[in-house]
Amino acid sequence: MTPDGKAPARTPMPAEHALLGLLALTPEAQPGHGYDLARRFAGGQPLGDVLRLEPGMLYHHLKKLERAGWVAAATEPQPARPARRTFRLTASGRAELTRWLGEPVTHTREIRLEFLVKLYFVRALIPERLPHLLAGQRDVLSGHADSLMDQIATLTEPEADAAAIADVAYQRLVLELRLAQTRAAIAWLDRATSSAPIDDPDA
Amino acid sequence: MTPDGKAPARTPMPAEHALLGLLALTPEAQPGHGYDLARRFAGGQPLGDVLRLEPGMLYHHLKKLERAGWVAAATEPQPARPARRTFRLTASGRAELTRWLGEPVTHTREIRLEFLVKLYFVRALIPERLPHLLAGQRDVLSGHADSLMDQIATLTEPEADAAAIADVAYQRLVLELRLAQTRAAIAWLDRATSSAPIDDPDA
DNA sequence: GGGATCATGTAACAGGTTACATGATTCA
DNA sequence: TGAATCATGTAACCTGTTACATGATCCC
Repeated sequence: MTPDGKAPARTPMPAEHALLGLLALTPEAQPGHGYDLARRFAGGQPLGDVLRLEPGMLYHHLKKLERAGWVAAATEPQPARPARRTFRLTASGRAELTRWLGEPVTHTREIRLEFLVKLYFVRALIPERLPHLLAGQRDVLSGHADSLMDQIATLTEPEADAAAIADVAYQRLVLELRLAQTRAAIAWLDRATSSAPIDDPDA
Repeated sequence: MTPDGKAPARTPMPAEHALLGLLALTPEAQPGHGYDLARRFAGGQPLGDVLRLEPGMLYHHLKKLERAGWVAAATEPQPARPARRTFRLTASGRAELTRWLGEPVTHTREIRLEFLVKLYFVRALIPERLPHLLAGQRDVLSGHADSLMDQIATLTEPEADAAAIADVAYQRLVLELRLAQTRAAIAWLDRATSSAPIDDPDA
Protein backbone atom coordinates (compact mmCIF):
# COMPACT_ATOMS: atom_id res chain seq x y z
CA MET A 1 0.00 0.00 0.00
CA THR A 2 2.92 2.35 -0.56
CA PRO A 3 1.92 5.48 -2.45
CA ASP A 4 3.81 4.43 -5.56
CA GLY A 5 1.60 1.43 -6.08
CA LYS A 6 3.72 -1.35 -4.61
CA ALA A 7 0.96 -3.39 -3.07
CA PRO A 8 2.12 -5.83 -0.37
CA ALA A 9 1.52 -8.85 -2.57
CA ARG A 10 -1.84 -10.04 -1.22
CA THR A 11 -1.25 -13.74 -1.15
CA PRO A 12 -4.19 -16.01 -1.89
CA MET A 13 -4.36 -17.58 1.56
CA PRO A 14 -6.66 -20.49 0.69
CA ALA A 15 -6.53 -21.88 4.25
CA GLU A 16 -7.86 -18.70 5.83
CA HIS A 17 -10.62 -18.35 3.30
CA ALA A 18 -11.54 -21.97 3.87
CA LEU A 19 -12.01 -21.11 7.55
CA LEU A 20 -14.22 -18.16 6.62
CA GLY A 21 -16.20 -20.50 4.38
CA LEU A 22 -16.68 -23.09 7.11
CA LEU A 23 -17.90 -20.42 9.51
CA ALA A 24 -20.33 -19.23 6.83
CA LEU A 25 -21.65 -22.80 6.64
CA THR A 26 -22.24 -23.20 10.38
CA PRO A 27 -25.59 -22.04 11.72
CA GLU A 28 -25.60 -18.73 13.58
CA ALA A 29 -26.85 -20.45 16.73
CA GLN A 30 -23.78 -22.64 17.21
CA PRO A 31 -20.66 -20.85 15.97
CA GLY A 32 -17.59 -23.00 15.40
CA HIS A 33 -14.60 -23.46 17.65
CA GLY A 34 -11.10 -24.55 16.66
CA TYR A 35 -11.29 -28.21 17.51
CA ASP A 36 -14.58 -28.49 15.66
CA LEU A 37 -13.23 -26.78 12.54
CA ALA A 38 -10.13 -28.98 12.62
CA ARG A 39 -12.23 -32.10 12.08
CA ARG A 40 -13.31 -30.76 8.69
CA PHE A 41 -9.67 -30.70 7.57
CA ALA A 42 -8.84 -34.28 8.50
CA GLY A 43 -8.21 -37.00 5.94
CA GLY A 44 -11.30 -38.60 4.41
CA GLN A 45 -13.32 -35.40 4.72
CA PRO A 46 -13.97 -33.76 1.34
CA LEU A 47 -12.13 -30.57 2.32
CA GLY A 48 -9.36 -32.40 4.14
CA ASP A 49 -8.48 -34.33 1.01
CA VAL A 50 -7.79 -31.05 -0.78
CA LEU A 51 -6.32 -28.88 1.97
CA ARG A 52 -4.68 -30.41 5.04
CA LEU A 53 -4.62 -28.13 8.06
CA GLU A 54 -2.90 -29.18 11.29
CA PRO A 55 -4.18 -27.78 14.58
CA GLY A 56 -1.15 -25.52 14.99
CA MET A 57 -1.71 -23.71 11.73
CA LEU A 58 -5.46 -23.64 12.24
CA TYR A 59 -5.27 -21.72 15.51
CA HIS A 60 -2.63 -19.48 13.97
CA HIS A 61 -4.94 -18.62 11.07
CA LEU A 62 -7.87 -18.00 13.38
CA LYS A 63 -5.76 -15.46 15.25
CA LYS A 64 -4.84 -13.72 12.02
CA LEU A 65 -8.48 -13.65 10.91
CA GLU A 66 -9.43 -12.14 14.25
CA ARG A 67 -6.74 -9.44 13.91
CA ALA A 68 -8.03 -8.69 10.40
CA GLY A 69 -11.54 -8.24 11.80
CA TRP A 70 -12.98 -10.98 9.59
CA VAL A 71 -14.04 -13.18 12.50
CA ALA A 72 -15.06 -12.34 16.06
CA ALA A 73 -14.25 -14.64 18.96
CA ALA A 74 -16.14 -15.33 22.16
CA THR A 75 -14.95 -17.40 25.09
CA GLU A 76 -17.53 -19.90 26.20
CA PRO A 77 -16.82 -21.67 29.49
CA GLN A 78 -18.03 -25.24 29.72
CA PRO A 79 -18.63 -27.32 32.81
CA ALA A 80 -16.11 -30.16 33.10
CA ARG A 81 -14.39 -29.25 29.82
CA PRO A 82 -11.75 -26.73 28.77
CA ALA A 83 -13.34 -23.46 27.71
CA ARG A 84 -14.09 -23.01 24.03
CA ARG A 85 -13.29 -20.01 21.93
CA THR A 86 -16.08 -19.81 19.39
CA PHE A 87 -15.77 -17.85 16.19
CA ARG A 88 -18.35 -16.22 13.95
CA LEU A 89 -18.04 -14.36 10.67
CA THR A 90 -18.22 -10.57 10.83
CA ALA A 91 -19.83 -8.54 8.06
CA SER A 92 -16.43 -7.68 6.60
CA GLY A 93 -15.41 -11.32 6.83
CA ARG A 94 -18.46 -12.33 4.83
CA ALA A 95 -17.71 -9.62 2.27
CA GLU A 96 -14.13 -10.86 1.94
CA LEU A 97 -15.32 -14.43 1.50
CA THR A 98 -17.77 -13.43 -1.22
CA ARG A 99 -15.10 -11.42 -3.01
CA TRP A 100 -12.68 -14.33 -2.90
CA LEU A 101 -15.26 -16.85 -4.09
CA GLY A 102 -15.97 -14.75 -7.18
CA GLU A 103 -12.35 -14.47 -8.29
CA PRO A 104 -10.73 -17.14 -10.45
CA VAL A 105 -7.18 -18.19 -9.61
CA THR A 106 -4.45 -16.73 -11.80
CA HIS A 107 -2.05 -19.66 -12.19
CA THR A 108 -2.68 -23.15 -13.47
CA ARG A 109 -0.82 -24.61 -10.51
CA GLU A 110 -3.37 -23.04 -8.14
CA ILE A 111 -6.21 -25.05 -9.68
CA ARG A 112 -5.38 -28.15 -7.63
CA LEU A 113 -5.70 -26.50 -4.26
CA GLU A 114 -7.10 -23.00 -4.18
CA PHE A 115 -9.61 -23.36 -6.98
CA LEU A 116 -10.91 -26.64 -5.55
CA VAL A 117 -11.49 -24.92 -2.22
CA LYS A 118 -13.41 -22.12 -3.94
CA LEU A 119 -15.40 -24.75 -5.80
CA TYR A 120 -16.36 -26.47 -2.56
CA PHE A 121 -17.76 -23.33 -0.97
CA VAL A 122 -19.41 -21.89 -4.07
CA ARG A 123 -21.29 -25.18 -4.46
CA ALA A 124 -22.29 -25.18 -0.80
CA LEU A 125 -22.98 -21.49 -0.21
CA ILE A 126 -23.90 -19.80 -3.50
CA PRO A 127 -24.58 -22.53 -6.09
CA GLU A 128 -26.26 -20.02 -8.38
CA ARG A 129 -22.86 -18.41 -8.94
CA LEU A 130 -21.16 -21.68 -9.86
CA PRO A 131 -21.51 -21.14 -13.64
CA HIS A 132 -19.90 -17.71 -13.23
CA LEU A 133 -16.91 -19.13 -11.35
CA LEU A 134 -16.40 -21.93 -13.84
CA ALA A 135 -16.66 -19.60 -16.84
CA GLY A 136 -14.33 -17.04 -15.28
CA GLN A 137 -11.72 -19.67 -14.54
CA ARG A 138 -12.07 -21.07 -18.04
CA ASP A 139 -11.35 -17.63 -19.50
CA VAL A 140 -8.19 -17.25 -17.44
CA LEU A 141 -6.88 -20.66 -18.44
CA SER A 142 -7.74 -20.09 -22.11
CA GLY A 143 -5.63 -16.94 -22.02
CA HIS A 144 -2.75 -18.94 -20.54
CA ALA A 145 -3.10 -21.59 -23.24
CA ASP A 146 -3.01 -18.94 -25.99
CA SER A 147 0.06 -17.34 -24.47
CA LEU A 148 1.81 -20.71 -24.22
CA MET A 149 1.04 -21.51 -27.84
CA ASP A 150 2.48 -18.13 -28.82
CA GLN A 151 5.64 -18.82 -26.88
CA ILE A 152 6.03 -22.22 -28.50
CA ALA A 153 5.50 -20.75 -31.96
CA THR A 154 8.14 -18.06 -31.43
CA LEU A 155 10.82 -20.46 -30.19
CA THR A 156 13.50 -20.19 -32.85
CA GLU A 157 15.87 -22.99 -33.77
CA PRO A 158 19.23 -21.27 -33.41
CA GLU A 159 21.19 -23.56 -35.77
CA ALA A 160 24.15 -22.48 -33.68
CA ASP A 161 26.05 -24.73 -31.28
CA ALA A 162 24.64 -27.96 -29.93
CA ALA A 163 24.11 -26.51 -26.44
CA ALA A 164 21.82 -23.75 -27.70
CA ILE A 165 19.83 -26.24 -29.77
CA ALA A 166 19.39 -28.48 -26.73
CA ASP A 167 18.26 -25.48 -24.66
CA VAL A 168 15.56 -24.57 -27.15
CA ALA A 169 14.38 -28.18 -27.31
CA TYR A 170 14.18 -28.15 -23.51
CA GLN A 171 12.24 -24.90 -23.44
CA ARG A 172 9.80 -26.42 -25.92
CA LEU A 173 9.29 -29.43 -23.63
CA VAL A 174 8.66 -27.12 -20.66
CA LEU A 175 6.09 -25.08 -22.57
CA GLU A 176 4.41 -28.20 -23.94
CA LEU A 177 4.02 -29.65 -20.45
CA ARG A 178 2.43 -26.44 -19.20
CA LEU A 179 0.13 -26.35 -22.21
CA ALA A 180 -0.90 -29.97 -21.70
CA GLN A 181 -1.70 -29.37 -18.01
CA THR A 182 -3.61 -26.19 -18.78
CA ARG A 183 -5.64 -27.88 -21.49
CA ALA A 184 -6.45 -30.78 -19.16
CA ALA A 185 -7.77 -28.30 -16.60
CA ILE A 186 -9.88 -26.54 -19.25
CA ALA A 187 -11.38 -29.84 -20.39
CA TRP A 188 -12.17 -30.70 -16.78
CA LEU A 189 -13.84 -27.32 -16.23
CA ASP A 190 -15.97 -27.90 -19.32
CA ARG A 191 -17.09 -31.28 -18.03
CA ALA A 192 -17.86 -29.77 -14.63
CA THR A 193 -19.87 -27.00 -16.29
CA SER A 194 -22.03 -29.35 -18.31
CA SER A 195 -22.74 -31.53 -15.26
CA ALA A 196 -23.42 -28.58 -12.95
CA PRO A 197 -26.96 -28.04 -11.73
CA ILE A 198 -28.44 -25.25 -13.83
CA ASP A 199 -30.49 -22.72 -11.89
CA ASP A 200 -30.98 -20.55 -14.94
CA PRO A 201 -34.72 -20.03 -15.46
CA ASP A 202 -34.63 -20.50 -19.25
CA ALA A 203 -32.87 -23.85 -19.18
CA MET B 1 17.64 -42.02 10.30
CA THR B 2 16.28 -43.08 13.69
CA PRO B 3 16.69 -46.81 14.32
CA ASP B 4 12.97 -47.50 14.11
CA GLY B 5 12.86 -46.39 10.51
CA LYS B 6 11.52 -42.88 10.89
CA ALA B 7 13.60 -41.22 8.22
CA PRO B 8 13.89 -37.47 8.63
CA ALA B 9 11.62 -36.79 5.68
CA ARG B 10 14.30 -36.26 3.01
CA THR B 11 12.75 -33.39 1.17
CA PRO B 12 13.35 -33.22 -2.57
CA MET B 13 15.39 -30.01 -2.51
CA PRO B 14 15.29 -29.35 -6.25
CA ALA B 15 17.19 -26.06 -5.87
CA GLU B 16 20.19 -27.65 -4.21
CA HIS B 17 20.35 -30.45 -6.71
CA ALA B 18 20.15 -27.92 -9.50
CA LEU B 19 23.25 -26.28 -8.06
CA LEU B 20 25.02 -29.65 -7.97
CA GLY B 21 23.98 -30.14 -11.57
CA LEU B 22 25.31 -26.79 -12.67
CA LEU B 23 28.64 -27.47 -10.99
CA ALA B 24 28.76 -30.82 -12.78
CA LEU B 25 28.29 -28.96 -16.06
CA THR B 26 31.11 -26.46 -15.49
CA PRO B 27 34.57 -27.52 -16.59
CA GLU B 28 36.98 -28.57 -13.86
CA ALA B 29 39.37 -25.76 -14.80
CA GLN B 30 36.99 -22.93 -13.92
CA PRO B 31 34.72 -23.90 -11.05
CA GLY B 32 31.62 -21.80 -10.51
CA HIS B 33 31.08 -19.03 -8.01
CA GLY B 34 27.78 -17.76 -6.64
CA TYR B 35 27.26 -14.77 -8.87
CA ASP B 36 28.00 -16.86 -11.92
CA LEU B 37 25.57 -19.61 -10.92
CA ALA B 38 22.90 -17.01 -10.17
CA ARG B 39 22.82 -15.92 -13.81
CA ARG B 40 21.63 -19.38 -14.81
CA PHE B 41 18.55 -18.94 -12.65
CA ALA B 42 17.46 -15.59 -14.08
CA GLY B 43 14.39 -15.18 -16.26
CA GLY B 44 14.80 -16.11 -19.91
CA GLN B 45 17.38 -18.78 -19.12
CA PRO B 46 16.03 -22.31 -19.63
CA LEU B 47 16.58 -23.24 -15.98
CA GLY B 48 15.42 -19.87 -14.65
CA ASP B 49 12.06 -20.28 -16.36
CA VAL B 50 11.49 -23.47 -14.36
CA LEU B 51 13.14 -22.67 -11.02
CA ARG B 52 13.69 -19.11 -9.87
CA LEU B 53 16.49 -18.68 -7.35
CA GLU B 54 17.25 -15.28 -5.77
CA PRO B 55 20.81 -14.56 -4.65
CA GLY B 56 19.91 -14.81 -0.99
CA MET B 57 18.62 -18.37 -1.27
CA LEU B 58 21.42 -19.34 -3.63
CA TYR B 59 24.18 -18.47 -1.18
CA HIS B 60 22.18 -20.12 1.57
CA HIS B 61 21.96 -23.34 -0.40
CA LEU B 62 25.65 -23.25 -1.27
CA LYS B 63 26.43 -23.08 2.43
CA LYS B 64 24.20 -26.05 3.12
CA LEU B 65 25.78 -28.03 0.30
CA GLU B 66 29.20 -27.24 1.74
CA ARG B 67 28.16 -28.41 5.22
CA ALA B 68 26.82 -31.61 3.67
CA GLY B 69 30.19 -32.21 2.01
CA TRP B 70 28.69 -32.23 -1.47
CA VAL B 71 30.63 -29.21 -2.66
CA ALA B 72 34.02 -27.81 -1.67
CA ALA B 73 34.72 -24.09 -1.66
CA ALA B 74 37.92 -22.18 -2.35
CA THR B 75 38.44 -18.45 -1.93
CA GLU B 76 40.04 -16.88 -4.95
CA PRO B 77 41.24 -13.30 -4.52
CA GLN B 78 40.97 -11.11 -7.58
CA PRO B 79 42.77 -7.86 -8.37
CA ALA B 80 40.37 -4.90 -8.39
CA ARG B 81 37.32 -7.11 -7.64
CA PRO B 82 35.78 -8.61 -4.55
CA ALA B 83 37.18 -12.08 -3.88
CA ARG B 84 35.29 -15.02 -5.28
CA ARG B 85 34.31 -18.16 -3.49
CA THR B 86 34.47 -20.87 -6.11
CA PHE B 87 32.74 -24.19 -5.66
CA ARG B 88 33.38 -27.61 -7.12
CA LEU B 89 31.55 -30.91 -6.79
CA THR B 90 33.03 -33.45 -4.41
CA ALA B 91 32.86 -37.18 -5.10
CA SER B 92 29.95 -37.59 -2.69
CA GLY B 93 28.24 -34.60 -4.28
CA ARG B 94 28.50 -36.23 -7.68
CA ALA B 95 27.15 -39.49 -6.27
CA GLU B 96 24.20 -37.66 -4.71
CA LEU B 97 23.48 -35.89 -7.99
CA THR B 98 23.53 -39.16 -9.92
CA ARG B 99 21.24 -40.80 -7.37
CA TRP B 100 18.79 -37.91 -7.56
CA LEU B 101 18.79 -37.83 -11.36
CA GLY B 102 17.84 -41.51 -11.50
CA GLU B 103 14.81 -41.21 -9.23
CA PRO B 104 11.40 -40.24 -10.55
CA VAL B 105 9.32 -37.79 -8.52
CA THR B 106 6.55 -39.31 -6.43
CA HIS B 107 3.75 -36.74 -6.81
CA THR B 108 2.12 -35.40 -9.94
CA ARG B 109 2.45 -31.86 -8.63
CA GLU B 110 6.24 -32.25 -8.58
CA ILE B 111 6.37 -32.81 -12.33
CA ARG B 112 6.20 -29.09 -13.09
CA LEU B 113 9.27 -28.13 -11.12
CA GLU B 114 11.39 -30.95 -9.79
CA PHE B 115 10.98 -33.36 -12.68
CA LEU B 116 11.70 -30.61 -15.21
CA VAL B 117 14.93 -29.82 -13.38
CA LYS B 118 15.94 -33.49 -13.45
CA LEU B 119 15.08 -33.58 -17.14
CA TYR B 120 17.34 -30.62 -17.85
CA PHE B 121 20.37 -32.20 -16.23
CA VAL B 122 19.81 -35.73 -17.48
CA ARG B 123 19.66 -34.38 -21.02
CA ALA B 124 22.81 -32.34 -20.49
CA LEU B 125 24.90 -34.71 -18.38
CA ILE B 126 23.80 -38.30 -18.99
CA PRO B 127 21.55 -38.34 -22.09
CA GLU B 128 21.92 -42.12 -22.37
CA ARG B 129 19.87 -42.44 -19.19
CA LEU B 130 17.05 -40.23 -20.44
CA PRO B 131 14.86 -43.17 -21.58
CA HIS B 132 15.25 -44.71 -18.12
CA LEU B 133 14.12 -41.52 -16.37
CA LEU B 134 11.14 -41.04 -18.67
CA ALA B 135 10.05 -44.67 -18.33
CA GLY B 136 10.46 -44.64 -14.54
CA GLN B 137 8.40 -41.49 -14.23
CA ARG B 138 5.76 -42.90 -16.53
CA ASP B 139 5.45 -45.97 -14.30
CA VAL B 140 4.94 -43.86 -11.20
CA LEU B 141 2.27 -41.73 -12.86
CA SER B 142 0.51 -44.78 -14.29
CA GLY B 143 0.26 -46.16 -10.77
CA HIS B 144 -1.29 -42.90 -9.62
CA ALA B 145 -3.79 -42.95 -12.47
CA ASP B 146 -4.82 -46.51 -11.62
CA SER B 147 -5.26 -45.60 -7.97
CA LEU B 148 -7.34 -42.56 -8.87
CA MET B 149 -9.59 -44.63 -11.13
CA ASP B 150 -10.07 -47.11 -8.28
CA GLN B 151 -11.03 -44.31 -5.91
CA ILE B 152 -13.52 -42.89 -8.41
CA ALA B 153 -15.03 -46.32 -8.95
CA THR B 154 -15.51 -46.95 -5.24
CA LEU B 155 -17.20 -43.61 -4.55
CA THR B 156 -20.67 -44.62 -3.43
CA GLU B 157 -23.79 -42.53 -3.93
CA PRO B 158 -25.14 -42.36 -0.38
CA GLU B 159 -28.80 -41.67 -1.30
CA ALA B 160 -28.94 -40.04 2.11
CA ASP B 161 -29.26 -36.34 2.75
CA ALA B 162 -28.48 -33.71 0.12
CA ALA B 163 -25.28 -32.61 1.88
CA ALA B 164 -23.74 -36.09 1.68
CA ILE B 165 -24.69 -36.38 -1.99
CA ALA B 166 -23.07 -33.01 -2.73
CA ASP B 167 -19.92 -34.10 -0.87
CA VAL B 168 -19.57 -37.24 -2.96
CA ALA B 169 -20.12 -35.26 -6.16
CA TYR B 170 -17.38 -32.89 -5.01
CA GLN B 171 -14.99 -35.72 -4.21
CA ARG B 172 -15.60 -37.10 -7.69
CA LEU B 173 -14.71 -33.72 -9.22
CA VAL B 174 -11.51 -33.59 -7.18
CA LEU B 175 -10.45 -37.07 -8.24
CA GLU B 176 -11.35 -36.40 -11.87
CA LEU B 177 -9.20 -33.27 -11.92
CA ARG B 178 -6.24 -35.17 -10.51
CA LEU B 179 -6.77 -37.95 -13.01
CA ALA B 180 -6.95 -35.48 -15.91
CA GLN B 181 -3.72 -33.77 -14.83
CA THR B 182 -1.94 -37.07 -14.32
CA ARG B 183 -3.04 -38.35 -17.71
CA ALA B 184 -1.88 -35.13 -19.37
CA ALA B 185 1.55 -35.60 -17.80
CA ILE B 186 1.69 -39.23 -18.98
CA ALA B 187 0.79 -38.22 -22.53
CA TRP B 188 3.48 -35.55 -22.43
CA LEU B 189 6.06 -38.06 -21.20
CA ASP B 190 5.13 -40.38 -24.06
CA ARG B 191 5.62 -37.62 -26.60
CA ALA B 192 8.95 -36.69 -25.00
CA THR B 193 10.02 -40.34 -25.14
CA SER B 194 9.25 -40.77 -28.82
CA SER B 195 11.06 -37.53 -29.70
CA ALA B 196 14.06 -38.27 -27.49
CA PRO B 197 17.35 -39.07 -29.19
CA ILE B 198 17.74 -42.85 -29.07
CA ASP B 199 21.21 -44.08 -28.19
CA ASP B 200 20.08 -47.68 -28.16
CA PRO B 201 22.24 -49.67 -30.62
CA ASP B 202 19.36 -51.70 -32.10
CA ALA B 203 17.21 -48.71 -33.01
C1' DG C 1 -4.78 -47.00 36.40
C1' DG C 2 -4.21 -45.95 31.42
C1' DG C 3 -5.41 -44.45 27.12
C1' DA C 4 -8.65 -41.80 24.08
C1' DT C 5 -11.04 -37.62 23.49
C1' DC C 6 -11.81 -32.70 24.21
C1' DA C 7 -9.63 -28.16 23.57
C1' DT C 8 -6.08 -24.90 23.18
C1' DG C 9 -1.96 -23.70 21.98
C1' DT C 10 3.77 -23.15 21.83
C1' DA C 11 8.41 -24.31 19.99
C1' DA C 12 11.54 -25.56 16.72
C1' DC C 13 12.65 -25.86 12.28
C1' DA C 14 12.59 -25.77 7.01
C1' DG C 15 11.71 -23.28 3.00
C1' DG C 16 10.93 -19.07 0.50
C1' DT C 17 10.44 -13.78 -0.67
C1' DT C 18 11.90 -9.03 -0.51
C1' DA C 19 14.69 -5.76 0.71
C1' DC C 20 18.82 -4.02 2.09
C1' DA C 21 24.18 -3.69 3.24
C1' DT C 22 28.83 -3.36 1.45
C1' DG C 23 32.30 -1.65 -1.48
C1' DA C 24 34.88 -1.64 -5.43
C1' DT C 25 34.99 -0.61 -10.61
C1' DT C 26 33.49 0.23 -15.24
C1' DC C 27 30.65 2.78 -18.38
C1' DA C 28 27.70 6.57 -20.13
C1' DT D 1 28.40 12.39 -11.51
C1' DG D 2 25.69 8.68 -11.34
C1' DA D 3 24.17 4.21 -12.71
C1' DA D 4 25.17 -0.49 -13.65
C1' DT D 5 27.92 -4.48 -12.83
C1' DC D 6 30.63 -7.55 -9.93
C1' DA D 7 30.34 -10.35 -5.68
C1' DT D 8 28.96 -11.58 -1.30
C1' DG D 9 25.85 -11.90 1.96
C1' DT D 10 22.27 -10.45 6.21
C1' DA D 11 17.66 -9.32 8.17
C1' DA D 12 12.97 -9.47 8.49
C1' DC D 13 9.15 -11.69 7.43
C1' DC D 14 5.73 -15.30 5.89
C1' DT D 15 4.07 -20.15 5.16
C1' DG D 16 4.06 -24.65 6.61
C1' DT D 17 5.36 -29.20 9.19
C1' DT D 18 6.16 -31.87 13.30
C1' DA D 19 6.27 -32.44 17.71
C1' DC D 20 5.23 -31.42 22.16
C1' DA D 21 2.76 -29.06 26.47
C1' DT D 22 -1.31 -28.72 29.35
C1' DG D 23 -5.02 -30.48 31.87
C1' DA D 24 -9.42 -32.10 32.36
C1' DT D 25 -12.84 -36.02 31.77
C1' DC D 26 -14.72 -40.33 29.79
C1' DC D 27 -14.34 -45.13 28.97
C1' DC D 28 -12.30 -49.72 29.58
